[in-house]
Amino acid sequence: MTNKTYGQLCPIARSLDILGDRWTLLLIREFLLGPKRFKELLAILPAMGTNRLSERLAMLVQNGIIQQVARTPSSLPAYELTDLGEQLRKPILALGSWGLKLPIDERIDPTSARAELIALCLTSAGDPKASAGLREAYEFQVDAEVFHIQVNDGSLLARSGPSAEPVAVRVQCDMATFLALVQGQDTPARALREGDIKLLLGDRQAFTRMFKVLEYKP
Amino acid sequence: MTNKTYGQLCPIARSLDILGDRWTLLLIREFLLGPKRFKELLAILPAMGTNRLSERLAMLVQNGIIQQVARTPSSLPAYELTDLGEQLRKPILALGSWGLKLPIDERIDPTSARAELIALCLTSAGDPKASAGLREAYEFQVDAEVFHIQVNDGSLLARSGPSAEPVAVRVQCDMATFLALVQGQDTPARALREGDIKLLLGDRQAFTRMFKVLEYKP
DNA sequence: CCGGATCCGTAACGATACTG
DNA sequence: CAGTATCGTTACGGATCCGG
Repeated sequence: MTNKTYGQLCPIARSLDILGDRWTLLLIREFLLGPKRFKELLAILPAMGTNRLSERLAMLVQNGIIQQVARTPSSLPAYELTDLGEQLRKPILALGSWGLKLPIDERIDPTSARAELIALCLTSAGDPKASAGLREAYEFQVDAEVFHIQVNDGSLLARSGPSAEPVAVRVQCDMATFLALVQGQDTPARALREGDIKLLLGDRQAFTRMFKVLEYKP
Repeated sequence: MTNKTYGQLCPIARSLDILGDRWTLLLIREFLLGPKRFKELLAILPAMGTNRLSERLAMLVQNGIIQQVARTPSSLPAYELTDLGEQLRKPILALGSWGLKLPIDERIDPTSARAELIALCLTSAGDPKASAGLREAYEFQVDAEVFHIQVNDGSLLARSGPSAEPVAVRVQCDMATFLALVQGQDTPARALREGDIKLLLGDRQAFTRMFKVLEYKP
């Protein structure tokens, strides 16, 4: 939406004054999955170009949405969400939850698929009651991707990489299987039986519980 | 974000392929408050220009977010949200709820203030438990604006105009008082005592309950 | 090489005039 | 009243170049 502001005394318009420019919300989407470096972001969103990317990052830093941090042992710099930025999780995932329903037209590049982006949106689509009182983690390996979902009494948090805490379930599958499951064209029971999903850790009861917690009803 | 799509198989990106262009989310914001005509929208968002406005409306119709309807007795055409569009209430209000926290800088035009836009965002900022089991309506008259909030067991729905159903509370105040209350610079009790708010209908108990249901904690 | 900054052609926006 | 047409201005997208 350009750096021109709407200039309206409306909370939605003021949010969009910061978040409304092209690419901005997709950048925050990436940060919702964890800290990322300039080069990683550029690899994911190459059409931004280095100039646009550095522009947006500087703007988000200035508005207190992200901050630069040194990442673990090697001090390679990265960007991550501030508390204010983390509070965007709810609205952005709500938007993604809405987007799950949308038809996938021919302009979508299927090779751009990343399971963690779908999983991220699933963490807001389900019913919080399905995980009330539950506290555990699930880890996914989809093709070369690794990500996990931390469940904590009704709240679900998806992040890239392996889980820091012990996981109740670890599964492995390919992208086609993952998409078929999300789109309801396949069932967890069938995929497990046929070997399309491998249960690397956890028992069948936990496996079933995981899909119940994540259940998405189109 | 232009009619160019991101082309990513990501629910957030697909949502933004439809909603990401400049002005689009502000249009939907207006429809969340009720049906509106071309001319009314243009009066609210004059910087769009007639061409941009008709472009966006056509795009939203094509994507099934809004539809054209004939408004009550006189058959003046108007646009209103479809079911799919109405489902955007949650994500957009979540964004507005986040925006309530943002500082109001000098680029904001104070004369653009509309109480119903603030109230709209407040309907998503509070705790649903505060209105669990409650079913009633509140009506507001802020300067020349009239709008109402329908409470229904944890869900709050703000709309322009008077309430179709009987209201539990009807209040009247000016914009300065409304903003001071929302920003926590004034309290309902003081405003009522000093006559800054007039309680046109309902008792003090209902008045207090209303503010509890709507309570916004910065 | 990584994180940027500079430059430039193209596409979207903002304003106004015009039409059914 | 509800749009279309036109046009100057601004942002985007892609490539190239700079400093550590």
